[in-house]
Amino acid sequence: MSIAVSAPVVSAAIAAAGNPVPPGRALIGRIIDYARAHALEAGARFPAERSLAQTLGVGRNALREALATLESLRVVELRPNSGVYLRALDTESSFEATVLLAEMGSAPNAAEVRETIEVRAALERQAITLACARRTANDLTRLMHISADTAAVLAAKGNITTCDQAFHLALAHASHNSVLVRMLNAFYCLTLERRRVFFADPRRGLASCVQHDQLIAAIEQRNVPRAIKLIDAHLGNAQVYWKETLAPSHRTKPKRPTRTGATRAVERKRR
Amino acid sequence: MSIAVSAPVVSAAIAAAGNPVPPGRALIGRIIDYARAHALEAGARFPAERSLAQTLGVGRNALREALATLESLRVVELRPNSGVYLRALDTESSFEATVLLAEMGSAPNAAEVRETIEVRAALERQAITLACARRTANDLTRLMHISADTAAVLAAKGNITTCDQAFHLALAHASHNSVLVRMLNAFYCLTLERRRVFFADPRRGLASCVQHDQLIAAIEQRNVPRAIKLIDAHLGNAQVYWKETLAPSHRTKPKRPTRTGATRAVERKRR
DNA sequence: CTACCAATCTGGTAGGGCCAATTGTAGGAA
DNA sequence: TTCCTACAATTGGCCCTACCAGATTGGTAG
Repeated sequence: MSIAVSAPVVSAAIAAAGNPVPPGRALIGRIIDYARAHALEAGARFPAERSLAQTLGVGRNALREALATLESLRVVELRPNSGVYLRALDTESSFEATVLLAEMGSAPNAAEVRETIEVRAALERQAITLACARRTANDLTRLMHISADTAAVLAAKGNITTCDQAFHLALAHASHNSVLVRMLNAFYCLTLERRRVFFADPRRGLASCVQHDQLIAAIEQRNVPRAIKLIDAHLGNAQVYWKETLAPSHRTKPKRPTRTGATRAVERKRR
Repeated sequence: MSIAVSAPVVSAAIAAAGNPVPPGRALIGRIIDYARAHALEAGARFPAERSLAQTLGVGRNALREALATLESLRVVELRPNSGVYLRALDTESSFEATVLLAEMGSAPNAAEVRETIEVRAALERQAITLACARRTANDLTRLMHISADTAAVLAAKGNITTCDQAFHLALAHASHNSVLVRMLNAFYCLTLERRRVFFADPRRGLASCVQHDQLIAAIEQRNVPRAIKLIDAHLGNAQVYWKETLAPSHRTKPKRPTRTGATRAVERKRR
């Protein structure tokens, strides 16, 4: 998630996309756009709040709320009596910043999808390993219950995106590690739309559901090697899908026709 | 990191601890304190902004900035024309929220330290695995350079906390996965103080430095099994240390008696 | 050249006011 | 009575002004 992604500018993506983006979020996108348009590099300073607010056509108050958000996500740094400075997005900014920008309609990028899945795989492996050791009877019951719900949704020809999320979150719960739960939850927030597209095909939903049951069995038996093998295979589905979807052509985008307008790639050098 | 942790209230901890907490951060702590003092549960609604601002003795403006931060960290949910609602911190809030509360002086909790290290270990394993495959000559050079700096600091009887962080971040860099870099960076932000305490003993710093060199060698040889073995041992140091440091004095709290809300649809009515 | 001071710029914050959306309720119509 | 409509209150979203404190800067006096 570099700031130099060649997708349409964020605010334009917001306007084009049908997704309802809260107005507060929109301002954040416009601030990012500003940084991109002015080719701000890491460590560069934004204009003073008063003038930036005027430039963006918003009040200083709304601007400061957006900046407070960006600061908590380590996208910018607020120095009292000095100014607001851009951070190095690809190294300093929080993972939540990725979630945020993704929510705002920035197009999925092949490299980002790959990186996301790589990290998610590491966390899921850890989760299932711990779950094999620590799972309780309650954890198993919950997992089986969710699996039954998933099957019901599939039978009704529904989209199992939320069921899938519930299953994986319950799996994370079974690890009895709340940090892990929260980090994986962030991934599900980030990939919500991607997964919805993925599960649009009911065959993938069915395959996923079958694998979930296998995962439950492995956790029940506390069979760590098998569980890891299964989770790798499970995540491999998505990996293969996105590799095929994103790699061959830049113009194929699952959700909506992408606007391949003239987008100059703003150079961003490493410091 | 439950909101019901029995540590002193956050704002009191801020005042007691010498750490300079920005005033904006302090307000966030007081909001958390308010939720704790009023025993707000997940889904509960805060008072209206105007009255909450008056209660906390701050302007509505400052309050909204703090709320914007808490919302971006998924600690609260802002519903337009309705109110501010507390989220389930254990499951919904972002990992950055942990960082934030830790920065504000909430005492390190044995369970949290264990959970943190478990997740960090998973990420570091993934990082070093990818680094073995993708590391460039430049990556190696950077790692060796940092190691040399570390040795120099050790020779000068300094604290190698920042060197250690630089090393692990460079290692994450060598994985060529920016998501991984950012997530690990968040961990270093969270554990900065802990690591400083850990490295107060130069013997631990020396041992760490030696292990770093071994890690570099394994990455250079692209020897994944050895690298993983080394990184596990490396992180095991900290794990053992904190287990011994925190376990004896701390009383353990029941892990999670509450049921999860992952499966059932969240329905929050107003008032 | 230095030391000092004042003007200026910065973010931090308080407070008032207006708007739109939502909600609760009272009143009127069937 | 029941239903529905219209009004009023509440709430967050946002703008604006004003003031404060720290930092910077530039000029001036020594």
